[in-house]
Parts: sequence; C-alpha cells; structure tokens
Amino acid sequence: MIDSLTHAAMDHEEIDYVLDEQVGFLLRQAQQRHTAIFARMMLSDITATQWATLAKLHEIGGCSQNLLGRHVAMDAATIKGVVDRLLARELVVVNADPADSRRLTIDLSEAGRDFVRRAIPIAAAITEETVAPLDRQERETLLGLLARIK
Amino acid sequence: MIDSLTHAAMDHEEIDYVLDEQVGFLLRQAQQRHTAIFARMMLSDITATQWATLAKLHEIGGCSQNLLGRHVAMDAATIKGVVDRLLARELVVVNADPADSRRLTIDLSEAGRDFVRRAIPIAAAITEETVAPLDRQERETLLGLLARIK
DNA sequence: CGTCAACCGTTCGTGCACAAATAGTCAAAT
DNA sequence: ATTTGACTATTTGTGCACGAACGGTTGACG
Repeated sequence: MIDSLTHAAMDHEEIDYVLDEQVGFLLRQAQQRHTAIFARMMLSDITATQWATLAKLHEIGGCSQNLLGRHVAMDAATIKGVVDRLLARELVVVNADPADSRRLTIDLSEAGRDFVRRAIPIAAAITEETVAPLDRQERETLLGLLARIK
Repeated sequence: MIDSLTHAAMDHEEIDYVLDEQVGFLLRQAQQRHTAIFARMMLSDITATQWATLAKLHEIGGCSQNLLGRHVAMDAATIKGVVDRLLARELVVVNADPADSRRLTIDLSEAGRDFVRRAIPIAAAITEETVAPLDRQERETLLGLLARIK
C-alpha cells in the first residue's frame, strides 16, 4: 500500500530542480564576484574584457580586429566596441593592412605596452584573490574542469 | 655560468601570465557556452536570467521585487528590467503590498506557473548538456568549487 | 574573364550588470 | 512627534554579449 502510494506519487512528481544547484546559476555568480574583484583592484577602470584584449595583444603582437576577437572569445560586434574604447584611451593603435584592405591591424601603443607591464602583477593578484577560497590543488582542478566545459 | 645567466634572467623576467589559464577568462567562456546552449534549448526565447527569476518564484512563491533580486543575485536595477520583460510576456503579475507601500509583490501568473512546469525538464536538460563533458563525480566537484568562489 | 563563396568590418536592436543619484516609505529611538 | 537611518523602487549612464543584416574585398574556381 505504501509502495503503491509512493509509486503513484512518483508518477506525477516534478523533477527535483533547485536553482542554486544549477551550474549556470553558479557560473554567473562566480563571474559576478570575479568582476567585482577586478573592478576593485585593476588600474584605470580597465574592465576584464578590455584587459583580456590588451593581454592577448601582448602575447601575440599585432593582429586583425576579427582575429583578435576570436583569440579573446568575442564576436565581431563585441570586439569592435572594446577596441573602440581602448582606442579612445590610446592604449592601442589601428592601421590599415596594406595587403588586404578589409583588415584593420590592431597593435598595442607605447602607452599600452607600458600599461600591460604594470598591470600584469595586478591581474595575477586578481586571479589569486578570485580563487583565494581554494587550495592549490583545488585551483588546478577548477581550471581543468572549466576548460572542459568552455 | 648557466646558473648565473638563468638567475640574471629571472631577476628581470615578467610574471608568467597566460590569459587562457586565468580563472576569469575561463569563467567567461564557460558562461558563454552555457548561454548559447540555453538560447538553443529553452522555450519562448526566455533568457537564463529570466528563467532564474521564474524558477525562484516557483520555489519561494510571491516576493517583493528587491528581495526577489537578492534571491537570484541581481541588483535592484537589473531585477527591475527582468521583471518588466516578464511582465510584458504576462508570465508574472505585480501587486502593491497593502501593508508596505514601498513594496511591489511579484507573483507567477497562471501562464507563468504553466510555463515553469513545462520548462523545468528543459532547464534540467540544459544543465545536463552544459556539463556533458564531465562525469558524475566531476560535476559534483565543479559545483562544489564554484559554490565556494561565488 | 566573371562569379561566387568566404571573409572583413560596421551598424542596429535587445538584454544583462552595476554604479550612482533620486524620491518615497517605514520603524525605531529620542 | 520629529528625526534618523534603513529600506523600497526608479532612472540614467556605461559597458559587455550576441543575432542579424549590410556592403566591401579577396581569392579561388570554372
């Protein structure tokens, strides 16, 4: 009797869906905290996306705008806005590609290179602060898992 | 000689900062993928934040707008926009709180309750798809680590 | 040679996210 | 009873993020 009642209840029972245990909800909150840490610690009100763009230019050197966007996981519309704001701060320079008139070549300006040099230790500290609740092994685990679902 | 050269190099060497290994950059990309999965699978062009709001209302019942925002990790300005869009779709209803004229009470509408019932299995499938590259134990680990840095 | 598919940058519209400022309301302490 | 401080919702402004559409360029292929 109890069994049949239980079984009948199961038939109509909703899936156990608890918002606070969903990976998407947790991802959003983790990123919110990271963004807040970034805004508090980074120089000159540079945002995380702007920093990603500068850091990638520092890694790979000059690059067409769209390709740069692919390197930092931004679509064409987004990278354009980011580059425009970096341009307004004179941290990057834009040149027409003489060999292909479709392309704009984006480079760090001298001020941009200087900024990156000063900001790298801060960016490292931001990462450290973001994962501060985790020990060294847990940090490695988290990076590995995130890389696999990205 | 080699040692002293190495040591001299270390003195001026920049911190090893590789963008693709930074937790913030990986978090953003993981969330981008989740958002894309969500947009592809969810009903009626409901976004992940709108869904979070509906699902939380389903969990806790009616709620003031600001408190609802705190439950779903959105500030007052953000939750207002989300509620406005849900209101335009007639998935929620708004009533003045008779006991406190500052408050607006947000509730699921009948259509909203119906939508949540139909969407819960889909939301569960979206979570499943997001963590599909991970096995059961890795999923648990990821949720635990994210919860600690959120 | 033409054309055609693939690529480049740009623009528009929608939707989060948050800081800061505003105005109204409430409760509690003086 | 007034004031104080906390809370409510709202508005404005800036910055991602992405889909969709556009026009221009390139290179390859028939």
